[in-house]
Amino acid sequence: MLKELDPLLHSQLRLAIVSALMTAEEAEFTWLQAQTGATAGNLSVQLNKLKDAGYIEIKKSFRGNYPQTLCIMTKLGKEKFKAYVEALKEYLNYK
Amino acid sequence: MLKELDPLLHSQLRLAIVSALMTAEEAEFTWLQAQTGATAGNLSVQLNKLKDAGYIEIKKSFRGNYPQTLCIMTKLGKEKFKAYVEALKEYLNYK
DNA sequence: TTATTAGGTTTATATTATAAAGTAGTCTAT
DNA sequence: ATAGACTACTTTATAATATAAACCTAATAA
Repeated sequence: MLKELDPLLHSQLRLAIVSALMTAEEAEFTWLQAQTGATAGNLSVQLNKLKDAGYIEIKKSFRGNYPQTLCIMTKLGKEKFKAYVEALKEYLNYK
Repeated sequence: MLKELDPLLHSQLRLAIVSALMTAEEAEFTWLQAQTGATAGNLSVQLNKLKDAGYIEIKKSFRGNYPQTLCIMTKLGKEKFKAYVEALKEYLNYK
């Protein structure tokens, strides 16, 4: 039987977020929005889901006068992503 | 920006179905159920979605006295699966 | 002959994703 | 100094999707 695909990561937007964070290490809300093409609302919701699960950390501060939301992968998040990729390979006929 | 992930294929169960059919060429309902671990109801629904989209063909007949549902990938389905795999790779940090 | 099993489908419910609307504050031009 | 537009989000409502429960029809077993 095939491995389960972590439902938290098996979502186009959350996968795009995590994918971006895996290479960028750290990213702002607005940058993530531009990268993914998501609406702010959708992005906000999905970031919070990832945060609640402990996959990312969210740091809120100010850049100048404006609020700034920084997102960073946690150790757990990185592990989960790697496990997800491994599980996924089983589905893609990688011999 | 990342490619879109075909929502019809980006579902654990439908992906498992299509993945199995890509190698098996042809498979029975009951075999797919055993392979995927899905309930019959869920499998029935997802197979019909794939059929409605033209990704698979469903042939109904009888084996002995019992009904038999055979599933086969269509040309379109195979193409869509390959495109999905290509799109997905962008998300998985494959350099 | 009733009751259990095979092989499904249909319908209802729970979950998830997405969009619309709202919040709080800032900048800009008049 | 203030109306209007903009930044950077969050919350809430709605649409889409997945899953489970219930149902169906016929076959076989006790």
